Amino acid sequence: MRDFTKKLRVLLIDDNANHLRGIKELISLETSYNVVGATRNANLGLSLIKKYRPDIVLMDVNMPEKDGLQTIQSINKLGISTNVVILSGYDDSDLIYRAMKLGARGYVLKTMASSKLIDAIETVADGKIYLPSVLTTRFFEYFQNAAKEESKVSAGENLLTTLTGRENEVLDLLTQGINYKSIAQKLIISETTVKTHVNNIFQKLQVNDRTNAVLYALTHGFKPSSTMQQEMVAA
Amino acid sequence: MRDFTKKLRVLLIDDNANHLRGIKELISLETSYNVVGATRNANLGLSLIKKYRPDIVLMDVNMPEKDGLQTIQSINKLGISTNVVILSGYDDSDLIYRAMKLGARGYVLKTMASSKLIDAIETVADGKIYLPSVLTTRFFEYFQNAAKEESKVSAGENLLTTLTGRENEVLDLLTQGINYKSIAQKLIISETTVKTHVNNIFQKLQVNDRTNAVLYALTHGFKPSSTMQQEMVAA
DNA sequence: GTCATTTAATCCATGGAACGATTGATAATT
DNA sequence: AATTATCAATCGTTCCATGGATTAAATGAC
Repeated sequence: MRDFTKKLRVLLIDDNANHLRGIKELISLETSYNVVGATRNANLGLSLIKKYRPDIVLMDVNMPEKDGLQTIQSINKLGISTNVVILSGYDDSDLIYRAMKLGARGYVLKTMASSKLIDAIETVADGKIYLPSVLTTRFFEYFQNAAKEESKVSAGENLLTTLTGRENEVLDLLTQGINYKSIAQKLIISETTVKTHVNNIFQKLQVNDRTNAVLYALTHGFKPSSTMQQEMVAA
Repeated sequence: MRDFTKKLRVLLIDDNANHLRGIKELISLETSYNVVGATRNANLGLSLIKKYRPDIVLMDVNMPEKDGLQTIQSINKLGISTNVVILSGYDDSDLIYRAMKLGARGYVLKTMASSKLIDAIETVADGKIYLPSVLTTRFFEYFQNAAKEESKVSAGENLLTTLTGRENEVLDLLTQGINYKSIAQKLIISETTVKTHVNNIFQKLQVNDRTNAVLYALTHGFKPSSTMQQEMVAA
């Protein structure tokens, strides 16, 4: 939970000087915030973050040299608990998706009322995600579409369903990059038997070598048929 | 955009009889809605959906025989434009994530004020996503965590970066399940050269066969180095 | 009686290791 | 400017292990 006895340390990054000044003034009006830095340069912003460890970073995504998404990644690598809130001019679904995937905690459009920005800071400081309804919708446009594409591949005419239990076990080991001999040992059967199974797998998956069998399995949502337990790997 | 001259056709699925009745009464109060069906059985609900093509389906996730998530999948397979709004007793991040991934358009907790349910229906009918702030946060708990795990694998000590340009091209073809001879033809070099490259790739990725090289590539975010163009496959 | 599972034996193709060696581009040194 | 060193990319040959195709057959479960 947020500590209300301390001021929230906020840092601003926006390559547009006017915008930067505007936000700074807006936030300075709030007595509970403390703007620890404001810069037009992403790389400089990064060093400031390293130095001041702000609670919140308000950042434009659309910047020349270093782009906002890359900057989020760089911040992540610092391994500190700074929360990033993205400022953007556009409600582009792809951009929102990528920013959130990289760990942004909030997303605000520049066209929104300035009170929204305060809302965002409050919400994020409270450990929650701030994503206005419109942007949530945009996000899911992308997200659900990507998921649909994914399931298309693993659905339609899935040859994996034709495999027998044993063949599934063998395929599972194949997808771990194990050779005939070792598979035979693991399953405690002869190598020839393994070859027979593998050949049958090839037939059913309509491929003619192990690499393509593995590729087929991976791109069609192959899941080792539950009955098998993983064993620990000695380090 | 929603057509306000027509009543919204709503269908309810909830295995709890009391709850089902409650929701039905609540929604019947709204003059702009028309409850075309209400059932305690998911499979029956599915046939009703097929029959009546409702605009909105309000569905409990937590049901005995057929679980809510499976039901969403079944609805998707029907290929109709029905929007699913999930009703759930718990704000479990994993559950929210999976439901939304499967294409749910809204998610409401049973503990929420009943007005929220109306909000949800209105929002979803308007083509938007309805996900209350708390649930959005829960969703992203899961989503961002999964993304972080993903990037951990493709980040840390990535041996793929040590590959030369040519080796990248060869690896790209390897991950397509192509054999030495064909790779040689595609790159217009001799088969021995391909073998040399592949051997070097093995060395660098610390594996000793093609399957493991491919597996390494796929699990470490290998991307064919841009300079290569895909060619069409004849059908 | 069909189907999954198992084994065997044979045979050939492919994959992969282990040498060595040439060319050309680039960077570093003299 | 001439030199050396380095490295990517290329090709060749030999050799053996592994992979994979084919055919045939036995067992047990359902």
